[in-house]
Amino acid sequence: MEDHMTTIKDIAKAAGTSVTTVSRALNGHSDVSAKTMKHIKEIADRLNYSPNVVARSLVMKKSKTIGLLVSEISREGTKDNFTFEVLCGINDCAAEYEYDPILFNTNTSKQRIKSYTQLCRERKVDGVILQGMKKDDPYLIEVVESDIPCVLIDIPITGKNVGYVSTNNQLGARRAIEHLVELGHQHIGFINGHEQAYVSEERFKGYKQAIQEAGLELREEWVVNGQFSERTAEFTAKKLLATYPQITALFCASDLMALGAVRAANSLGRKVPDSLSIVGFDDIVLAQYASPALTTISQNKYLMGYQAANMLIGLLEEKETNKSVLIENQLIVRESTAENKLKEWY
Amino acid sequence: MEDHMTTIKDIAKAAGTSVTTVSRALNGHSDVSAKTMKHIKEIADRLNYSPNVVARSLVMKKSKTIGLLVSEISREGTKDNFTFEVLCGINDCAAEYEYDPILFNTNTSKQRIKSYTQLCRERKVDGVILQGMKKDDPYLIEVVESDIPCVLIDIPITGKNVGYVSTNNQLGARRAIEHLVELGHQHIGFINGHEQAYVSEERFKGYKQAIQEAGLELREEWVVNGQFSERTAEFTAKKLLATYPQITALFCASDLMALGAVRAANSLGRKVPDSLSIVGFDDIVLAQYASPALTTISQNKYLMGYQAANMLIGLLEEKETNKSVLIENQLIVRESTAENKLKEWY
DNA sequence: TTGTACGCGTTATCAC
DNA sequence: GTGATAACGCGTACAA
Repeated sequence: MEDHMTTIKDIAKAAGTSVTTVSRALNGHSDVSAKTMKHIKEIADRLNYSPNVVARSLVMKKSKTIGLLVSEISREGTKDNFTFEVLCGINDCAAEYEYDPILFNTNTSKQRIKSYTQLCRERKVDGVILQGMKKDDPYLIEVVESDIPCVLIDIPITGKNVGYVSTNNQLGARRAIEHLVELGHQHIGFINGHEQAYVSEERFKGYKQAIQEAGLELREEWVVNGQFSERTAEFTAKKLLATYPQITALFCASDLMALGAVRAANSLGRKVPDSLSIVGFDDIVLAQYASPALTTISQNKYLMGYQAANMLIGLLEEKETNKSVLIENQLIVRESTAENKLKEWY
Repeated sequence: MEDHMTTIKDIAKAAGTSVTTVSRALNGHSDVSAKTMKHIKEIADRLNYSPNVVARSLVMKKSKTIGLLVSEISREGTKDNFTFEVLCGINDCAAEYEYDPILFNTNTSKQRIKSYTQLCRERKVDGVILQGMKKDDPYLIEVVESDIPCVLIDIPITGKNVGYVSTNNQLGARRAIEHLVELGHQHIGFINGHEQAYVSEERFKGYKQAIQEAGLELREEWVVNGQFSERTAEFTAKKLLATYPQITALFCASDLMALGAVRAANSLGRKVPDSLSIVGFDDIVLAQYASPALTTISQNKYLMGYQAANMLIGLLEEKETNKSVLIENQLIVRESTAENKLKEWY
């Protein structure tokens, strides 16, 4: 393989035309005669030409790339494949429209001085998708104020060039609680995520509504945060269950936390689902393989990613685009919930 | 936010110098006086300057990006997080050296006409990491012959600009078999992947060696392919076990296939591990949550990715770099293997 | 130490 | 239809 990359200049020389004509021919412009077009394309083929997108980007100010600012693409995020599924959806959609996703490095300490807009502008990405950011992330305001088109996952902000994709978290939480209520549970605790997550807010709203609609008493002390972490949730759930043994069911704002809660229950001698029902959220792959398999609110993570990319590309190509998408999620009943057999105790 | 991106030209104007000086100052060249350097940097700061890496790439012919050609970044690959963990490792290492990974789309049909080299050259990535390719992929040879630096994961090819990272598959397989032999198993089947995988070759070698060293008979008909697929493995394992009921242990070339094998066993009324022992490979997250939790050969997937990126960057920056890295893997004993209680039957 | 001039590969504007 | 020419933003011989 020769060292020299063939350029349109080479083609022009070989074809005996100007570079302008070559450029137009290769881009399928109509103002070039059929036969020179054919001629040029043949030569380009023969010379194994491929365009230099870098040069093209420079002049076009479009790079056909989208930036990905996602949390948890690092050692820790490996356990729950939420991020990965979202990524797959993004990638598939981007592929359809011939965009290439580029992963931004945001996790190194020295890199941290670079602002979000700097990252995007340096790489000249056409737009960005953000996932896993906290509500109080200092970059968030920067995002919205900048003119870089972006789509947020699970943060409901819209603007001229800003949209978001999320699932119906409130309804999802309600469905979880309703399921437990139907099983006869009346003392339902809630292991939420943390204050900086929009989804936690929403899921709490859903929890609250469902509890009240069922005519149950809302007890704030039964709602605790597990930081979306398995360990923290285990610890927190243990404390909660020890303090309020009358709780017969737990709703957890993530499957990972539900897994932690199951362990907490086990360590307290309470078997799931016989003496404690647990509902998770997300439907990660683990949920169906865990034992007991988790009853959970399933989020279509792949679709979230796909829709996010789709919206972003819509924004970029100035299509009529909805700036907010809410995906329905779904109750999946597995083995971690069962009828409350303890209700007569109270 | 203003629409105009500030360029070195703007800085030059503001500083009353030439663009050359600005360029040199910002890049920390030594041939610029301390005070103009300081002056220019201040102005750059004030103007919120960030370099246009596209323009820089064009002239430097280096983009500080690495291409990722990985299989299974699509809907199907979501279940086993192997790819994701590798990705995390790559990303973390790339971040350290300030490279940005860019995901290449290789899965769409129309895109398929573009060759790998075309993809790489168009995007002007400095190098590529390939993962999940089959041995007979027509593009593989193309990559190796091209002058684009690349690192292969699990394909042992080296060259001037080509290296690879893998784990010690042969030894891993041996350890699996030795473990089973120690438990008293003498009839050990093997659900391998497929012919196009280098790792399958190696694992078969290891299987063969260990079987022979244990003084057992190597029966080729006990070795079948499960295509690395859970379903196929389930089907295949069922047939194998039905045909040769004397088999008391199964070694599977992936955890996903081991999961399939467990189901096959269940459907045949053989309980794991009591009446059938199963060893997997990979140690995916599912392995520890499945029931029974899988005994498996653990591969450090994160490290594979990290080392691959590290090697590639070494290649790019012309460091003295080892062109082949073999990572040790490890037997993890969980619940899917047990002492053979059936041995007296034969 | 600093500035001038040019090139990287491409597209776009305007003539012809 | 086609071809000069300028521009995109940056780095670097070379000259001063």
